[in-house]
Amino acid sequence: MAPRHKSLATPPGLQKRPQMADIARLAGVSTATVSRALSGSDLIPEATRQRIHELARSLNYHVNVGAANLRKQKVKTVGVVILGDSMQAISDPFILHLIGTVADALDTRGYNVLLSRLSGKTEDQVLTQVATGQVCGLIVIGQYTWHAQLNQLVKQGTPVSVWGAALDDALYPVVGGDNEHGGYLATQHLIQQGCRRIAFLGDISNPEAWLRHQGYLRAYQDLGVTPDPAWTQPVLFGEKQLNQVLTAWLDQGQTLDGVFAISDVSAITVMGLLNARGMNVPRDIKVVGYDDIEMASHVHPGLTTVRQPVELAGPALVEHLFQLLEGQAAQNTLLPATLVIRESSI
Amino acid sequence: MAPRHKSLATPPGLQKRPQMADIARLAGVSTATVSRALSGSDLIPEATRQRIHELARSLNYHVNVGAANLRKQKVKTVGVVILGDSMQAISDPFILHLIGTVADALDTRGYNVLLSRLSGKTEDQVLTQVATGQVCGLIVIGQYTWHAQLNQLVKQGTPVSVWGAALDDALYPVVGGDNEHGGYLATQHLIQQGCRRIAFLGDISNPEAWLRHQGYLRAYQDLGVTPDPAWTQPVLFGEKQLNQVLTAWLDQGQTLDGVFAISDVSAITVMGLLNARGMNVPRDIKVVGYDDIEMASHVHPGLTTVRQPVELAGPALVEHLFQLLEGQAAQNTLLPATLVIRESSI
DNA sequence: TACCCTAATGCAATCGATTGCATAAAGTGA
DNA sequence: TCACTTTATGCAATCGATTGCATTAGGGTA
Repeated sequence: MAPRHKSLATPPGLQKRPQMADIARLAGVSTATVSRALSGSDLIPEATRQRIHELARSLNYHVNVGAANLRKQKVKTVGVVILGDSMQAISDPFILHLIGTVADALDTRGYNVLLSRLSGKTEDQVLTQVATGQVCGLIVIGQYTWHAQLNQLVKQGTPVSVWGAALDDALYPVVGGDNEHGGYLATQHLIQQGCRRIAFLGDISNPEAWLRHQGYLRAYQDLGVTPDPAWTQPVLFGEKQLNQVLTAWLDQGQTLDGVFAISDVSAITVMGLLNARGMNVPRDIKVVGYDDIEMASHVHPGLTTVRQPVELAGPALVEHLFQLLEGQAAQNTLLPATLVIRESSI
Repeated sequence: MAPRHKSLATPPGLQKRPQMADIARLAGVSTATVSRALSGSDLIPEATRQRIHELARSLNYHVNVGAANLRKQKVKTVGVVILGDSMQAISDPFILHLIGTVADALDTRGYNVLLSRLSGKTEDQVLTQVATGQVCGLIVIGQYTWHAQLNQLVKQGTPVSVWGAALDDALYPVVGGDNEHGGYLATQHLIQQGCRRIAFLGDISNPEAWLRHQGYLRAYQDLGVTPDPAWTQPVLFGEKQLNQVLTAWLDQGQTLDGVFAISDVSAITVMGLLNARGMNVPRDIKVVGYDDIEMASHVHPGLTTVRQPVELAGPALVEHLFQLLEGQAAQNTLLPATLVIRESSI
């Protein structure tokens, strides 16, 4: 369209909004002055600044962020991307809590959050967000199997901050719990409670799960025993089919006295299942989860779990990203894992 | 800054990206042609279009969305705002699932999601997002006590689509469950199971909760009995203090035989609490929740609950918003509530 | 060969701000 | 009163695209 003359009719559904030029005209100054006044420049005397601010307020004027960004060559929006295919991933309370802390931390700094779920898409699609100048950087929740793509992104110059496990060749800074230690704590605790046949429920192709599994192995090592590899079942975080997997498995006659689940959601599911099969937790079998979501303390029996200080995660992820944006290198942040003992394991 | 001459040094931390002009130069055409080629205009012959596309791809070029938006006077980004003060609200799996379906629905239409939590902010701050041209409309999750402000937004011309309860004087279209019917179903079921002293746990200043309470009252009405108002306790959705509230209450000697909780999270919490006090659910007291989150079927005993078809919510909310954007009026959508009977109430 | 039509492409204005430099007005000191 | 600051403000270029209109080249017809 690009009307040569001011269009008079407002296009249907589009609300015409005042522009800086309008404010300028009404205030009897130039847009330069308005722009400076609104951005609080001290080139503009206090009185004028006041007057312009009030005028803007009364007309409900707000600078067009898009136009300003274009001119200033910067965006105050961060892309938050959630990896993982299943709907499940996004419905795990822990992940959601995490996103909440990230959103809050960004908000505090005056940045917006552009949310992306990544279901069937390829990495291109996320990259595009940065490439198209919509966001100034990415915070990625759950590296999963995307390690290579994330490194690729970094090579292309994208600031990326990720939640997950610190891999040796990662080019991006990561914030994550001390998964190895957490896995160790959980398993050691079960062993101390007398368990010897402890199942590990988690997909160890996921780096975080793999580390927890390492901790699991180390605890067994302390005991001088090698756990049966069959006790390690590749259930995904919050997998829907956990139910079937576990049922089939138990039906095969696995006799276990302990379960270390990859997440509280899984653990709670497992407890429900065991209960339904007439097994008593913790008497017949003890269960430990991971994350310490709020519900862990609400279920019955209370779930023993490894707590991750999620409230520190958001600020740390954001801090890393800002370091990258300022051209500095960012270190990894390892958040401590602590064991929270409740009734499900004692 | 505004360099009169092309800046040569890349500012620290900023990645210089190719522009349309670069593509144009390399392709030996004007930016007009490139623009048209990339947008798939049929003014450009197939061969040229191909060539330009490939060139763009090889240089990893992507149009700057901000600049394009400015020129085209439109944004393909929707603000999704989550009302409610507490961290709790955002950690309720139901709400998160809901957001997931909204994000997916928007994604399908090629729209981005700008996420906002609204903690201590005033309505101004949300309005600003629209006013600053960052988003073309708002999807609001949880109207809570914001009804007036939402109406205000609409009056100012903002397209708003909300999840919640349909209030008579709402100027915005709402998608929501049939809360009155849901409350009725839950209560009626408890009554059929022999309960007579049923607690309603929920803050009835929230419109959705209020409607469920109306259903609760109606079920009692069918019975010809008026429930003791003291049985209605104003716990918020997922309130942390639910624990204390309920404990204090029970300590006062309330003798109940049923509980209808405002959410599954609350219900599960309640069950844990009752169990901890040595009461058996459902033998001593029956519990019904609301939402049918995934975990409701995983806990033990399985939680009887009122299911809301959340998977329909996202598409409906988005559909409404698009109708508004096209200048049409949008109707309310009432999603059916169905009772899912599990062990906690039988 | 002259004329018209169509297909391909370019020119330049435009979106709504920001900001370097220029300029005008007011203030200062000798 | 004049030269020199200092303070307030405006001009116009710029950010990176899009698009109405103009223009050019090639094809067809008489």
